[in-house]
Parts: sequence; structure tokens; C-alpha cells
Amino acid sequence: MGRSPCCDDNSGLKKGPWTPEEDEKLISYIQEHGSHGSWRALPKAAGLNRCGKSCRLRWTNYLRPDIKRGRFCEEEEELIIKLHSVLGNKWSRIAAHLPGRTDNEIKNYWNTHIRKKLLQMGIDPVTHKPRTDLNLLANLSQLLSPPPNLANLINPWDNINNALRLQPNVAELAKLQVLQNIFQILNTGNSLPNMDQITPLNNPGLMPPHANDLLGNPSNPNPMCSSSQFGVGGQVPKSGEYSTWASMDTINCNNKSNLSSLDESRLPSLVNISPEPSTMNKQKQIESNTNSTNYGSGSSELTAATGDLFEGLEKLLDDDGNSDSFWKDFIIK
DNA sequence: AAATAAATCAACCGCTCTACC
DNA sequence: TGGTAGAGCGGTTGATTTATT
Repeated sequence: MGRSPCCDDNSGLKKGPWTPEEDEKLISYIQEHGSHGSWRALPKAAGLNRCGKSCRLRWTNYLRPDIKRGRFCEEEEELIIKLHSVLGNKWSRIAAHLPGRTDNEIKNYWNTHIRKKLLQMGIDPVTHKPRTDLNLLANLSQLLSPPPNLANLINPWDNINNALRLQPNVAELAKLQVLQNIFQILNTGNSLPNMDQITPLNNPGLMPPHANDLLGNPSNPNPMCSSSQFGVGGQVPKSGEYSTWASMDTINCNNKSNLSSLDESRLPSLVNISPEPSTMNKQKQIESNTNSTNYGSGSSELTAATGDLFEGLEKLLDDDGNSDSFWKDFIIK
């Protein structure tokens, strides 16, 4: 369990920003020898005065030819939110679902953009549930009741009208309530309902207000996502253009699904009846992740089936393009 | 135009996990 | 079985860029 001693302060190894020369050395070495050897041995072999860890980070987060740079498109953002709601801060696992994006990039984007956006919407970015902190409640109560000095001037009906003006917020809360229900099911692990039972599509009673409008609403193509090349938005790596940069498959940002395609594809089964032996380790990891993520308090121990449920949900989320518009409208304002 | 604040993101730190002996 | 090395991950920092005053 020892920590890697390769990054001692006394080692004399260089730290900080990489120079184009260093990048060039690292790239040419990996092009020649591959990146699957020992990272610790790599710097010396490549003629770099860096620790292996630093080289690995530079390669995986910046120099790798399949990295897609530039702004995240709406669909990527939406997928990150979906995955984060299931996986928590498991950035590498989230990154595995976004081709060309690194865990570091996603983590940064989450912390700088998405987190703020969710907070502004009154959603706790950790639990993905509506925030119930004092500020939010204070705002709500302020909206619902006029200041004392004005109270006597306002007709009681105005209070009702004020409340009705909050209807859009109520609609948002209703949407979130459905999400919350899903997480409760996931957390308790006591019952594993058929997905049909918890899918609002098949259960109109669970549909949030205006859900039909949301579901049937075809969205506009995002101009930021028009390129399927790494240079979304036409950006290139800061450190220079390398000939090894190749086109890659990315999320098809323009391919928005509609309700009918979701219906046709149906949702995948979430529970494996007889998992393969190799899934045992995965299971352990899922449970570990779930425990560390700590959705909700005091939930019972997750059963193995619940772990499969998480895995299935992750798969469901990964099967993007079909369940797309529902979740998009459901989660993203 | 200069100063300051806010936002962004590359890189580092330290911990955990896994493979190997 | 326990110890160690190495890789990988998530959190954090700090330099740089951009926006605001």
C-alpha cells in the first residue's frame, strides 16, 4: 500500500508546466514504444527530467491523440449530469462514457460550470436533489409572503396569485421528485421494480407537469457540436498540432432522439439474473463506489442486485441517443 | 489604461487499489 | 498472508486568462 516515492521534492525532477520540447520527447517516445510499458521507467528512457506520474498525466490528459478538446456540447453536459447522478465523483468512470474527454477535463467542467448551474437551479450537485438549505427556504418564504409593511396593502388573492406564479418552480420540483424516487429505490435495494414501473413514460401518473411538452419537444442542433473531429469549435491543442491527431468518434451531438425512438428501443434490463464470475470484482467496485458516494443517509446495505441495478443504469445511460431527450428535458432546465 | 475580481484549467499531491513476490 | 511497487484516481492548488470596475 506504499505511496509511490517517485515525486520526492528532493529528486531534482522538474515540475510545473510542460514545454513543447518535453511534449515532443514524450510523444515521439510513446509513438515508438507505446504507452503500455512502465511509466516510472519512461522518463529516463525518453530523456525527460520528469517523474513517471507527471508523464502519464501529461499523456493521458493532454497529448493523447484521441483527445477531443474544446467546449462541451449540450449533450455531453447532459450525459455528465446523468452519469454523475449515478456514479458520483467517479470522474474516470464518467470519462469512459465520453470518448475523447479526460476525467480531469470533466472534473474541471463539473466544478466550474455544471455545479454552479445546478446550484442556480436549486439542485444540490452532490445529491442531485432539490436543495433544502436555509437560503432556498428563505427565498421561497419571501416569495410566498409579502414584507410586513406591505402585507396590509395586498389583497389575500394576490398571495394566491404570487403562489401560482411559482408554478414553473413547482414543476421543476415535481420532476426532481421523480428522480428522488428513483434514488430511493436504488438506495433501499429492498425492491427492484420493473423499469416500466418507475419510468414515467409508461406511468402517466408519475409524469411531472408539462412532461408531455418536454418529451415531445424537438430540440435544435447545437452549432457548437457540429464537428465530429477532435477540434470541437475548431480548437486545437495549445501545445501545437501533432500529425498523429486523428479524427475520432464522438457523441453525435446533433442526433437528438424523440419519444418514439425511445419507445422503440425499450429500456434494457437492469438486473442480471446470473452475473458472470468476472463481474464479482466489478460488483465490489460498484458497492464501494456507492458507499463512498453516500446518496441519502441511513440507507440499508446495498444488495448485490442493487449493484447490478447501478451497473444497468450506467449501461442505460451509456446507451445514449435513445433515452436522450427524456433525460435532457427531465434534468436540464 | 490600470487594478481587481472571477473564471478556467493544467498539473500536482496524496491516497487507494491491484499485481506481484 | 503480508509487504512492496506501481498505476490510477479524486481533490486541490496556483498560474494564466478573461471580465468587470
